[in-house]
Amino acid sequence: MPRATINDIARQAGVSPTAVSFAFNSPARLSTTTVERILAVARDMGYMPNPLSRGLVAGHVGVLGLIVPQALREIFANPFFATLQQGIGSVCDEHNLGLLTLSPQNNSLELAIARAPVDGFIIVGLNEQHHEVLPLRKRGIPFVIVDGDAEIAQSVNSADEESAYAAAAHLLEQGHREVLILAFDMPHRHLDNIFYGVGARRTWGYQRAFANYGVEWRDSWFLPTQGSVEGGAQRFAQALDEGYRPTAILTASDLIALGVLRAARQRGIQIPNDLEVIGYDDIPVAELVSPALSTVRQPIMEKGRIAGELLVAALSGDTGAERVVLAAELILRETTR
Amino acid sequence: MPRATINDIARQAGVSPTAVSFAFNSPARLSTTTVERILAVARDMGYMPNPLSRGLVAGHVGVLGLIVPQALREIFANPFFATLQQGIGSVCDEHNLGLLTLSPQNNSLELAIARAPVDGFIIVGLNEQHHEVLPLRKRGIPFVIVDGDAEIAQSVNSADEESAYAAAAHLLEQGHREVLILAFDMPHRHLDNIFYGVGARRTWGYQRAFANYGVEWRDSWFLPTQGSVEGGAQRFAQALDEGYRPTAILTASDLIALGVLRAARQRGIQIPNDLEVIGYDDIPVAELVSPALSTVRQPIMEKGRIAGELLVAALSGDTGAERVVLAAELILRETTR
DNA sequence: GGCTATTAGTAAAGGCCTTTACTAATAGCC
DNA sequence: GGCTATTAGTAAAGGCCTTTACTAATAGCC
Repeated sequence: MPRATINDIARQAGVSPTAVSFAFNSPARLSTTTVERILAVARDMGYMPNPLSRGLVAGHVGVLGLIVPQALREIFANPFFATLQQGIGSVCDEHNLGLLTLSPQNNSLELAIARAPVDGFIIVGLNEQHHEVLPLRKRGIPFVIVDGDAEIAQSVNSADEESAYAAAAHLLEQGHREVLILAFDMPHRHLDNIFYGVGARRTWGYQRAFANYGVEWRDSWFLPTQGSVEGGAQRFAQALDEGYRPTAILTASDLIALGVLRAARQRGIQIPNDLEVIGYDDIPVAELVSPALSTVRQPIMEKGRIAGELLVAALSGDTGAERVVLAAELILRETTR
Repeated sequence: MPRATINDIARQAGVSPTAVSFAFNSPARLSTTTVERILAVARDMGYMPNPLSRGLVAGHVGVLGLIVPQALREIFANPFFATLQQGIGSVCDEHNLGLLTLSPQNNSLELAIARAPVDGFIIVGLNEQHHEVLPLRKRGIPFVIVDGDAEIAQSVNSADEESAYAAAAHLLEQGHREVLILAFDMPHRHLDNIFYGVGARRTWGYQRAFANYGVEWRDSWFLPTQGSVEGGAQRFAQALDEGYRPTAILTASDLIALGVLRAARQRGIQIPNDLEVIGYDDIPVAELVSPALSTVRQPIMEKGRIAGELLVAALSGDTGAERVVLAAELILRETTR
């Protein structure tokens, strides 16, 4: 049994399809009794106007797209995204929008973007020059970049270089010289230069700190790490097995740091006495675990909220191109001395 | 500048719109050189076929809808939903689908459902008889109910009554007689009878335990509570102010229980010595906090995964109507003696 | 009672794409 | 060299809805 269409309702109610459309969209154009008759028939048959057709003629569907170059499963496991979505969600709530979360499809983010029935995109972790993003620019579809580089497009970022500098400087200041860095693993390697965006800025910050304190920078102590508790635990354990003996660790995210804590506990490494650890993000659990995690706090929810607001403004024709940079601060808890 | 359509590309490439469509969807129908010429023009103009039109003729858009009767902001703040979405997300990843999360729009969930450009729904916390759900049944749009009652539709639930019984029985067994229950606050009050689904089943379980242990059931000790840390903290503090002196507490969710822990700490109440607390869900933080939370573990991720799989099966024509009930178990940690 | 204004509705075009049925041209074959 | 088979494309219909321009009937008015 195929779904009832506007024509079925029209026939059943003895009116034209136009009248059915009016009953839903401009009931004032019809007499009250006709509107009621039409709506009663519609209710009877469970009819609702097809959102796709409606969107096609209206030019919008009331959905924001959130594009992330990681699997949905990982996104929803990551408190960073949960908090970011809270921020975006608060804007959606206000404007009666839905939030469509999208991952690569058949390993192609471009495909996912092309197929998305949305009014605009919030894109996390890509630059405006990425080949997935270019078509949007050419096509004039509104989007906002979060945690990525942008010269032309709108973007929201944190002060990554400064905060990375602060974290590294703190450890070097304490006299640490064997500092291991568990960095992002750049899920998005298809560009010639994988060194962009958040990862690049943080690395510059670290390197600047090392230079300032006269400490040699060793690429071999900079280890790309999968961004999860499991990933952090494994990478740290592996590093130990390979002979690394760090006295301090900087991680690209709190999740990775939590993994380090777990692996350290298993190996009997005392934190912060044997090893100091600084995470990044300040996700809610960071202060709940024991020892409480020292970390760099970035205003994630704010990031999402601003990104949402910029996008909503763009959807209603605002063509400004803001590039917002939010402050981040070092929070010292119990994984540092 | 309006967006390029298939006709613009056709004109520019000197072919018919049909040819452009073929270039994207069935390139074998065209010569290689033509396909390349068309795709080059498309790339140049940032053209991608409009997902709405495509969806309209294809009959599907590759998006699952997740419907929750709470604000998006709250959903993304709630680890229960994060884990549920992880489960659903793993199915989406596998089948190249997006996940559209939807909240009431203008206070109407029905409106949100009507406007959603999706292929099917996962509906959390409503019954199949709710007026929001009825049109989907009549219209034949596939959906799966999670944490709600269903006789006809597909559904995924936990063994709520049994696990609530077990939690209450454990406390009563220990001799507690002043047991406060911080229950769901039923955001969805529009039905005559607000007593349905998860909340109702758990309450039956509690009541059965009270009856079995010969303890009087007092409605006044059953307090609807907003499902967040803040909500739990406030409700508990308010109860104390009103003169309640519970020796044990059962909560509808771990978030509420975490709120109780926080408020208890502020008031100098020792847990578990002065007060035993049992949460519900076993969200990841439950075992990280101190004291670690005793709770009822339900397989949330599994719930999401199964709901996703049932829906995907329904989308490909599987008309079975499974009603899955997952086991839940009492986990005793440090908030019970 | 004849004119204008309003009310209640319809017909047709258009939003953007895909698919089916067709045509024209070339290739293959003995 | 004339037939069939294949290749490369096009025209037109159709997916479901909304909006614009129109018509017909009624109401209002002096």
